[in-house]
Amino acid sequence: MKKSIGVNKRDNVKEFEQADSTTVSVDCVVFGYDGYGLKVLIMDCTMPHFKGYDSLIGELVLKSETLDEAAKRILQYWTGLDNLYLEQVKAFSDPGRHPLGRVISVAYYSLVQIDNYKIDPQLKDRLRWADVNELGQMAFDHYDILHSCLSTLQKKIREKPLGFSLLPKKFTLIQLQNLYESILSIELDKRNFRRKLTNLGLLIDLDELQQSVNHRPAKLYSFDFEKYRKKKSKGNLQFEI
Amino acid sequence: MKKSIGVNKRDNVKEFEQADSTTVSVDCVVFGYDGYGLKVLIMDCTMPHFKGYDSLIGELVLKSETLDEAAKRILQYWTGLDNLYLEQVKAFSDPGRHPLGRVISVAYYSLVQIDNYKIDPQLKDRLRWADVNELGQMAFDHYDILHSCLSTLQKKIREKPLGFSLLPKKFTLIQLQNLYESILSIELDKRNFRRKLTNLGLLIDLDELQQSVNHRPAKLYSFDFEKYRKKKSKGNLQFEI
DNA sequence: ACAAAAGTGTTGATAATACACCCATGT
DNA sequence: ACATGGGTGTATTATCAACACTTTTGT
Repeated sequence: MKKSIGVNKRDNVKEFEQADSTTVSVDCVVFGYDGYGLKVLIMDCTMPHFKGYDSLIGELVLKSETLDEAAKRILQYWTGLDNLYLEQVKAFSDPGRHPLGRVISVAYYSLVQIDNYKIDPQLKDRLRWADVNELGQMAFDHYDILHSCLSTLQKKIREKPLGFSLLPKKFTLIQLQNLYESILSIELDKRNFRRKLTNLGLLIDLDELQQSVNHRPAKLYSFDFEKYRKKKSKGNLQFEI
Repeated sequence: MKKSIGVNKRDNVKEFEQADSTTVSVDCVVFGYDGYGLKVLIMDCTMPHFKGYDSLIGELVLKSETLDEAAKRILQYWTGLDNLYLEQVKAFSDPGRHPLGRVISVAYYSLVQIDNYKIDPQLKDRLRWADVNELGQMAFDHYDILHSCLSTLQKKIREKPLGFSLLPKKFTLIQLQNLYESILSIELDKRNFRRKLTNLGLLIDLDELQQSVNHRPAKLYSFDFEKYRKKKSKGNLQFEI
């Protein structure tokens, strides 16, 4: 049913004063990579309608903050982490998506170096890393949100050096290749992959080797974010995997 | 200053009941192409704070509709058109972006065949096609929204056959090339462009010629959207310009 | 010495680029 | 016949894809 007030009145002031108001939330898909597969930070939903369901981390947005600020606050609160890679994906707005009323949710995804982070012990009965593929039904429309963010990640990781935000600062080329293979669900040729990456000129050879592996240790590299920014701003760069 | 209610309470129900509420709007960047340059449908802002400024077309979102539905309603209302290409881009949420209070706006862009459409005479003192590059200061943060949508269009038009939604159903290859050149602000090689497009196998040669031009008439083509959908769903397609 | 994973070059196919002249129509 | 923009092919270069063996370490 349509309301007569606030709809296409062609007069912003009256429209505003009589407007429907809405609750807005941010939901964050926190991705991590543990060397075997892509993981998502999942919490146990406590809301009666979805008790026990898996949900994303999310909160309502304050009037005084931007959506980006809300996402940062939420991430900081639940993970204790700051300065994470963070990207807005899409707003989800089905009127029936939230059982308590109209809530529009803006989805973000974020990338965490999983090995550098321990879940707050106080939260460890509510938070866990779940494999992306293991998740089925979730609270609200969080399954859709998750998969929408996953598609965006799969697309963006080929155009921007996002993979390095999922790996430790020092990584091997094989770890990097495994990461791309598992996120993109494809197989890559080892030699071609290494050639492409080294030709970018953005990897720093640390002249260090992996420790305590029971096979030939691999060389460690790090990614030169500074050089990447410079090249990008000069425009002579197309990162593409 | 932070509120103590509704912030990271780890209890969704209480949080919801006491939540800040917000007004949500949709702003649409309606793109058109007139054979010379990329145009945007602009209206004269009537709100006192921005009287006379250029603004995008936008309205508040109803509680009973999705954002996509709101965008469709707004487009239908202001242009009379239906079934336009429509894509959500980003939510804009600076707390100070709207002078009357907190309004989060979700930006969409939309593509119109400009020659097939006449502005409603009743609205023609408020609506006009403006060249993208001619627009400077605009109402609200509409300049940012416009340029954000423009960047998205520039990116997406290389990956998806969006150009055909901006041209008449029957078009010449030169019109198509001009469109790409003016949207992307680059020059393309005529022969290479034509080869790439014809090799896609998605153009229908109509065996018709342009009428009443005072030079050699060009052949007319149309785009085979049906075949595109089929190829895409089978996965054997990469549209790339 | 054996297991396990790291590392390394070449070749052929495909796609991208650069480039200049003739053609059809209206005036 | 001339002005205007439409239409066409080839040669070169760069990029991508396929492929198998040797090396280093721990046990």
